[in-house]
Amino acid sequence: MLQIRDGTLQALLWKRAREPFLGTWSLPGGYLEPGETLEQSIRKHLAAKVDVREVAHLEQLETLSDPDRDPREWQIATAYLGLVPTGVDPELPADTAWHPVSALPELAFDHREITLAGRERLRAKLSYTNIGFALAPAQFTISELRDLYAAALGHDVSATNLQRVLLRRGVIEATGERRAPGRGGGRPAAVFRFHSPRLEVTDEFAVLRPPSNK
Amino acid sequence: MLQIRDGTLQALLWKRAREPFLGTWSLPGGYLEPGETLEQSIRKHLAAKVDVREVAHLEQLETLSDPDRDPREWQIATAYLGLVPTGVDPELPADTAWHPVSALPELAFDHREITLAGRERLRAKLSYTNIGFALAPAQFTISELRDLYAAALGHDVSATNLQRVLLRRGVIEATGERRAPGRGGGRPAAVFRFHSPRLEVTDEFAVLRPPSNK
DNA sequence: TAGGTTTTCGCCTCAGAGTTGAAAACCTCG
DNA sequence: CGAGGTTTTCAACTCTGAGGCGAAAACCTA
Repeated sequence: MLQIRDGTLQALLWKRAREPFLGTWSLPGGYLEPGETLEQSIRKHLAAKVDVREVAHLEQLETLSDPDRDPREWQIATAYLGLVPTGVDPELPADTAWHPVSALPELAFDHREITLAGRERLRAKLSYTNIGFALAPAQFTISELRDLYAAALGHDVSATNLQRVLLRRGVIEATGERRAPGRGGGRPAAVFRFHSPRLEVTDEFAVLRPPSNK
Repeated sequence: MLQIRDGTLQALLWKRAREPFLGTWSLPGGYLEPGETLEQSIRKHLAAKVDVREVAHLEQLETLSDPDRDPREWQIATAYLGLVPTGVDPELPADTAWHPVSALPELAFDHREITLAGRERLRAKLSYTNIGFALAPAQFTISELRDLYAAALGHDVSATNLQRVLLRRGVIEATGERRAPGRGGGRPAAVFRFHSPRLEVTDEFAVLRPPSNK
């Protein structure tokens, strides 16, 4: 479960209350029950931590089957990537907290690799899908969106370029409204929204590159 | 398991000898045993059909968990995509055969969707990885490679452009040899090989597009 | 009203994909 | 052995889209 908070990409972690790895941070999850879909199971276990309706996007990452991934017994796990839009701040139990992905604590099992794989998946999909809808609030200005992209990608992004690229692809659209400038003034920013609240793949690829050198 | 044979992308199918779906075509596979890796299991079950050493690339696709995917009982399956280079023609048991992906027979379970998902994964990765190494023989000319790409992508590919793109990215390299022209003549073609026999992601994206109109 | 701030927009540059045509290097047949 | 056919290769051009820059727009505060 990833979200951009305070301008950084953060992951929802849970402090284990059971062996193995008692007391170390880990990804939320649990066992699959017979007759259940993987996604149903994920949502169910997630519901114990956050309000699941806040989860704007959920997608399967990978199924891990290394016999040594659990020190005690042979176990299979399917990892999912979930995204929560910026701005929502769900109630959390005491054993659960957000941690910046760039400075993760020690994690149980292979959860560190899973988290980093999730970040990579997100970064890649920002380039050729509309997945940003799951990171952004319903309404936003280009500057706000630029900050979200920059936080997720890990490098600066040009607002000019971002706007042009996303508009041409029809990923975002202007609402027509403008937002009053904050204190200190400045031209009021146009308000945009994502065209679709579901994952769609753009026909054109096209990476959002980091700014050239210097 | 996909391979390009006779200029078309084909899938290895197995005629089921057990219920359910007795007698219909399906993807090769089998049950996972305790302590086993998913990939180990796949290779083991595949070995019953083909020589596994022929498989140049194997990657996980997706884990299916829909309770209705097996009409009898709740079952989880993890699908893999395997690639066999053009040219090798492994011995096959009588109940196993290659079928063009563009004209699949009726398939058991959700195997049709899995097969098409595999084709999509292959097509996407041809654009930003060196995955072609798993489709091509060790040595090849640009024209041969163009035909492979065209078969996998489903549209024509320009040999000129393909060569330039793959060379600049360092994905393929000239061996220095040339191949004698076939009957009917023509300039002898330069022989190339893939630089690495392992999957590598190119830093630059960049789609190989179908030729413009006409 | 002057000066500061943020957003927006037009224009330019640059790189890489796609196109085209001609030269190169072979064959075969009369 | 030369003419004509075939396939490959290469250089030059076009086109599209990403990235960069600076000026104008539209607000604020003092």
